[in-house]
Amino acid sequence: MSPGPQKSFDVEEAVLTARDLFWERGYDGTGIRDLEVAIGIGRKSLYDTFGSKRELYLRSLRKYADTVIQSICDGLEREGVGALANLERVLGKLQKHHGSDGSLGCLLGVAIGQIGADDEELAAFLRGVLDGMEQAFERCLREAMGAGEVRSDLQPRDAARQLVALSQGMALLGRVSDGPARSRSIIRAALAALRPVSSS
Amino acid sequence: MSPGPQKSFDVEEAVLTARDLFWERGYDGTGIRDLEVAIGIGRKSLYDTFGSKRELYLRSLRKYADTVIQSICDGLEREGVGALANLERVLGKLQKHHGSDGSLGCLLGVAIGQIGADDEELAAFLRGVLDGMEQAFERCLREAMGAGEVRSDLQPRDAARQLVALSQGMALLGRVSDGPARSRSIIRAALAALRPVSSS
DNA sequence: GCTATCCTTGACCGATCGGTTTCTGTTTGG
DNA sequence: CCAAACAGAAACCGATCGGTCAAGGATAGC
Repeated sequence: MSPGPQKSFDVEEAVLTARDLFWERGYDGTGIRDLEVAIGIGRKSLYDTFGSKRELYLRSLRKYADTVIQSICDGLEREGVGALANLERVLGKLQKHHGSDGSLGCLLGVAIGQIGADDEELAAFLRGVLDGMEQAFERCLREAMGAGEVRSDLQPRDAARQLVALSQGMALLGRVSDGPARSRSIIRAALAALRPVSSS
Repeated sequence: MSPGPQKSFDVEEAVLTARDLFWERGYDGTGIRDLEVAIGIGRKSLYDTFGSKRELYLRSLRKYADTVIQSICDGLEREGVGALANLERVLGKLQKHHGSDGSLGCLLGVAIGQIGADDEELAAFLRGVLDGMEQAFERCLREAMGAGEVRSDLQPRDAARQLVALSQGMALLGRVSDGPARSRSIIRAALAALRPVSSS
């Protein structure tokens, strides 16, 4: 039923390569020729496998989103330590990844910045991903508030949305920042604002 | 010394038109043909006046930044009311402008999202603009803290950077949000986090 | 060996890109 | 009236865009 050789390249790895290219140069800035060369396959294989440039782009975004969402949810729900400690660790990781020198920012944020005004399909997908992040943050915040680790007068949903916006803003600013100082300040301020009491 | 007619179009108004086009469609998405039609001048005049597409883009960004920075600084330094009230008003204005439905986000944020990895000239300009916003926020925060309107245990610089990141993040998310609820949450949380005491 | 399937290469397509140039008014100062 | 400086329209440039297509090479089952 299937004579002939198997695919000579790993499809999922090709998606990762495409993701990195889109990440670095954006959708418009990444040409079909660039993708061919980077992935190392011919154009026919590329179109046979992925259909179109846009489909490959959406697939790259989906893969990236799955990874990021999974990582954040896992980090926020780790047992054994306090919820606030989980939050601190996750925010620290985000700062390290997206706030350092030469950062490309978050691929999702870059996608939002480049989305066309009438691209409702992509907008809906991105909304969904952001909702997932927001809910993970909200669960963690509720738990931390229950344990008295976070000011109890805050609205968990508002604070969660704030953290999502903050993460995206930090990642965006990281694209033009000249060092990790700014992003460290941002995370420090976010955590300080959550703490119930403090004296310098 | 200057025979011949005056320029038949308003240069500054042309920059505003170009700004709106870049804002709506991004740099790559805006073609020279689009700019001609929108501004209403021929291509020769366009190149004679502005030099190149990129120069017109930079000029648009500069004009936008001047307007925004001016507006924020004026709003934050208004006398007669408390510094926190000024901050609340400015953040509310940002939310109204960038967080509503169909928002295009902040042009500066969009530019950051679309900047090329090796475009140091544009990156330096954007860094400068963000620094200006940060300093304006920091001055306002210091004043508010001095008046006891804001928790005194916060670091003004960290909090100012947080507000810049938050503004950019909110404006970015506004591009895919389906209503003003999210951006309102974000601003509400930011202000709640600054307040020294509260018992909802 | 034959055939079918997958792969790659590379030519090719119409369209559009940023930018230059040529031409034809048209308006102004002298 | 004339020359200089301006304007706009459009032809034109090489390059690149996303996408298609036709021709082989390689590998598998029969």
